[in-house]
Amino acid sequence: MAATIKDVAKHTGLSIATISKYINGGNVLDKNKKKIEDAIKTLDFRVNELARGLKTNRTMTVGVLILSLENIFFTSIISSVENVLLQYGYSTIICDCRSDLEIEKAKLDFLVSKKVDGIIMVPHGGDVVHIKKALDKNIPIVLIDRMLKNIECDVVISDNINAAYDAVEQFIIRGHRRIGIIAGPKKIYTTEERLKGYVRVHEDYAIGLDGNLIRYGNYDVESGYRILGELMEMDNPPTGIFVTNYEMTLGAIMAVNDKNIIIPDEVSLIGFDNIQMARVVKPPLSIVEQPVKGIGETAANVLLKRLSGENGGIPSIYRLKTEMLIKDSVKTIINQ
Amino acid sequence: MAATIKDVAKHTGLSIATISKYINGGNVLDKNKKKIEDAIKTLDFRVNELARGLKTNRTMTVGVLILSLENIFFTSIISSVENVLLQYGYSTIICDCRSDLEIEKAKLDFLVSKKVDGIIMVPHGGDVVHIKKALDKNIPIVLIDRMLKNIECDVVISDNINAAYDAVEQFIIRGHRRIGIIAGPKKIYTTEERLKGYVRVHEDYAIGLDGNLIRYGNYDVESGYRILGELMEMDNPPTGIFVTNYEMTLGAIMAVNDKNIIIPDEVSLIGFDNIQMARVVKPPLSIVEQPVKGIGETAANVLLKRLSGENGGIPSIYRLKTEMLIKDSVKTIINQ
DNA sequence: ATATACAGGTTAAACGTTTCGCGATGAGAG
DNA sequence: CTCTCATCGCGAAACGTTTAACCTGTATAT
Repeated sequence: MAATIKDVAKHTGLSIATISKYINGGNVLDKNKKKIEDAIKTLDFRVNELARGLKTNRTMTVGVLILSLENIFFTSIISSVENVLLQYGYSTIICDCRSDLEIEKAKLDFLVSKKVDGIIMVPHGGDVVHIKKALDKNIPIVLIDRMLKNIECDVVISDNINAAYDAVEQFIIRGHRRIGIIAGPKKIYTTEERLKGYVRVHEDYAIGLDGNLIRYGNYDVESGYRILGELMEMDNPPTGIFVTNYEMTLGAIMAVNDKNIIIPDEVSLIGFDNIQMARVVKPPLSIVEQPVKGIGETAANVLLKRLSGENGGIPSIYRLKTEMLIKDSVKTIINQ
Repeated sequence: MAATIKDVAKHTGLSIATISKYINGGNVLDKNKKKIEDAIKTLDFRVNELARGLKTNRTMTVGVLILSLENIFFTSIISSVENVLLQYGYSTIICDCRSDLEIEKAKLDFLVSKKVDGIIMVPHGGDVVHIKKALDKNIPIVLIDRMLKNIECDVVISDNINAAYDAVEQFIIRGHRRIGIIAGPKKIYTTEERLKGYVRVHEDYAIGLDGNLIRYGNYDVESGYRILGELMEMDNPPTGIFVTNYEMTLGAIMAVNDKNIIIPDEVSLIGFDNIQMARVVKPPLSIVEQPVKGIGETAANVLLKRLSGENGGIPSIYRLKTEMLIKDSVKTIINQ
């Protein structure tokens, strides 16, 4: 059906080797160049990437594997990854693993079987053998958002510890002493880091921890909704609540609306990610904003470096700073 | 490096043809089956999809091409597309064309060069020759969200006309007579359809049209923000405003917040898409909700049908109904 | 006993490239 | 006029599969 290099050869009277040479930028006489270009145009010839990949073992394609396509935090990162890679001639294959480790394994397998040259992924965590396997096949991998133990590869993350530290500190310097945190699921890297920041700032300001103020959610809307309710129904509820990801922040605000809680009079709130949402709610929400563009670009550049052969030994860790946007959702408490 | 079918053959003492037969589900003696399975496991053999695709001309992969990955409307559709395709053994390659026709052409080319078996795409519109070219290569294409003229392929869309009709009708039956519409860019399919609904319901209720109430935005946050301001600063502003996509709805709400406009007392509002956002703002926003799951599933199934050879002639159009969610953002006007 | 059918296996060609090594041509140097 | 060398083109093998055609041996029907 489609024209092949052979057809071009026949059409020009040259050999396929010469055509191939031309395609790949080799030296060809000007008059032959013309001929070939003409033939390619009239035959509408396109290199068969399958055949080429089979020969060269390179596909100029990188795989991107994320937890969910319906999460704007991840899709924004992808967008900036693509932006960078495109400039270097790389294309991307994006996969969604629905926050499911088994699907993650399958999709990683898929990417490997598609012979991608490299992979950028948000690991679910919990298991790393499938990732190690891919690394063993000499496919460079860059992890984003979450770090994993027992594995040697580049990683690009937000400085989650200080993100949480800064957020909670904002409460503290405004006089809050009982600060609730809606954390992520236990054992997840980002959960642990954000909690570490929460604990550390309490230590630094010599404020005792109250275990009841620390609640583990599931990084989804439902748990944000539920836990906000639970916190507010405590006998001694917090005066400020820090929600540690976007979905749970959505849920928390829905709960606030449904229960007619007045922000920031009845409780102060700091959320996570998505500046647009922060501007849409009333009063405008204070949030921790992760550097999505930066994460994406950094990850892409790190991968490009590996792909160009500069596999200079030890994998590196990039911890990008977050930004704290304080709006009207945090109240200053006069007397303690 | 990686094990090939040849290695498995050598390891088992069988011929590569037999191994291939086994892989593809042919008849093989039980004892040989065992041997092969063992060999595959110990050698960690995986089929080289590049080589297989080269031979078979099928990759069991479908391409998905959308306007933007940062648009949750599209990513939700993709998610349900994937859900269906995965069950039939198909994988997806997702591409983002940043609402740019040139990038769309390049990405479509990329998908074709990856030899995808089929394509699901949101066309930007304006040009169709690249799409026709892909169709000529016998790659079935399903269009979603937007229909195109002069092209013969299956299409899955929302019933935009009646979506707009229903939304505006809600205003009318509550006594509104001056209803503004923040439409999309001119010439875009969805813009025209939604405007058609707006016009039609005015006709049916015998309400004269005021051209000043019809404003063309750009389907982005900025234009939603700007146009809401413009409409409210008219000498004779509308009592209700219908915003015709998600991004512009976000912008409109930001404007409402910044200008301290009271909803629905000073103006009533109906937005578009994203039920979560609707629950997050106060008062809860009335919205037109598109059937994202339905669109995705339908598109996937239509494509699967084509892929299985049932190319039963004429392409079909699927117009899926939207849903109208009325909340407190629409006021009932007592006296006209 | 012979013909038939069929299961299970093999050989070899093909898919569309890239690439190595070699040959031809022609120009400049000696 | 010959030698050297660069330039350009070609033949052929290889990448890892699938698959048509063919072979062998055993079980079944006649």
